Amino acid sequence: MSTDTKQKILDVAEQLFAEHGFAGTSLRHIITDAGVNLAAVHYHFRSKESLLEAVIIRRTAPLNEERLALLDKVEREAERSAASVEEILLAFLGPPIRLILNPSGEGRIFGKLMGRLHSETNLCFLEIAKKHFDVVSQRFHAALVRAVPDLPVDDLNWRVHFAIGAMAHTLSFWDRLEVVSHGKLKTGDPETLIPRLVGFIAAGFRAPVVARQATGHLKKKAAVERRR
Amino acid sequence: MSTDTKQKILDVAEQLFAEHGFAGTSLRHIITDAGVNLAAVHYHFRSKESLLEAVIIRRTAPLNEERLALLDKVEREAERSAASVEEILLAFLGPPIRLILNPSGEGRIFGKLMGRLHSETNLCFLEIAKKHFDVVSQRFHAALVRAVPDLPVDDLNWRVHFAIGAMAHTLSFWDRLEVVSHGKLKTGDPETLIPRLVGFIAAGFRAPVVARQATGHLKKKAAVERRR
DNA sequence: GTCTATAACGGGATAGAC
DNA sequence: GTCTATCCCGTTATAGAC
Repeated sequence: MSTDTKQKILDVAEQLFAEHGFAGTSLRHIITDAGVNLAAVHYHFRSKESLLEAVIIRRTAPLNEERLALLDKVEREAERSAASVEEILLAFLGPPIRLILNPSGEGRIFGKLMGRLHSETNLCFLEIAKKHFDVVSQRFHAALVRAVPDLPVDDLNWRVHFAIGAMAHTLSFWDRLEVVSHGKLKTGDPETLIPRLVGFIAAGFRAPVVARQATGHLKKKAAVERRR
Repeated sequence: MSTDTKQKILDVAEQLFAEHGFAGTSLRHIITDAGVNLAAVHYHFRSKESLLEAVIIRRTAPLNEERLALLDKVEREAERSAASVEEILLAFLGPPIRLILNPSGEGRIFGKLMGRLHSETNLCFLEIAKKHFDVVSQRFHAALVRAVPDLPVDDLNWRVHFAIGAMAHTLSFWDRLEVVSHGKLKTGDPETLIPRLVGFIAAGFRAPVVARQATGHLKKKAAVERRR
């Protein structure tokens, strides 16, 4: 059946793109694992690149809808006061992390692909990301500005940047904590992953701002280090 | 001359691997940009994969030496008390960030490659990382355990994980803050990047620990925050 | 050490029968 | 919608002259 073939291709492509990257995955590898014909790929999706985009939006579309819905809810409930950083982060980070931790296994590998979405520097990835994340990005950015109004905008932007990195890395490697703990430790309870990540980032957002001139001692320190 | 050709290949390979990834970069692309012969690559480095490793260790070897030296110094100075989180983070994050911000331009693109080092899930990348980062990883992990002795080890490991993500992403995209700030804002002063990143992560390390039983009730936690 | 030439293979895409 | 067959190009790697 048609939809069956299409689904199969999407599923396998998602798996292989996540595992080997876009350039590292050949259509022939995909069709072999999916047990379909090469021409079918070009029939249903017209090119390798379009296939990638289809793989991505299949999951990010509902994901981003959920994020925006949660943000709406949080902002509605906050009413007169602004929503807290934790609530905003929860609306942003909860959906993708629940997706990858979902025991059904549906979205498990997608996290790795999404992590790549953020670390691929070249190609279509960036355009795709821009295309599908722009609205979400703007809404959440605005919400954060309201949540920490005293934070200079430069600092806010850097902290968002750091937060994205922590999130992307977690989505990619939530199952590989052993690497970081030099092989001695287990992955840890996935149940607590969301509050752990939210707590870490929220604390980062509330960190004291590095004063323009107060960086002096750090800089001086670095300069001293450099002289060694 | 021999060393000239070799250097040229290393330089161009670093650039292209960083930009397009390993699988996305062909040797022919490299030799074209480098203006050398294809056979030269196989003569000086015996394969594409070995070339990648050569590119990586050329910069990571001195980098990791510097990290360890800084850590030694910090721990020596701390003597009876443990080194602070900030000092440890500075020893770990300072060297690579100074490298990418170095106005000489020597190591600018290497950050992007190093960022990939942490987000490539497949191939030789992992082996290479393991091979060259294991000692560093263990030393810093131990130092952090001493710096935050009250933090449960599970939490510590997750936070290290988040920190690596923030670092890797920053190394890759320190020059692309606009993406995160929906295109409206400039990159921000690179001079302050190190204290900003260190401050963010250090605050994350000092965040309150998520209590075992309190995790299920995010709503309650969020409600408490709202009352602030 | 550096070149040319070529081996040996895998890649994405398409035409056209069914 | 699905298949086979094929085009045409790019890939890594090597052999052997200079």
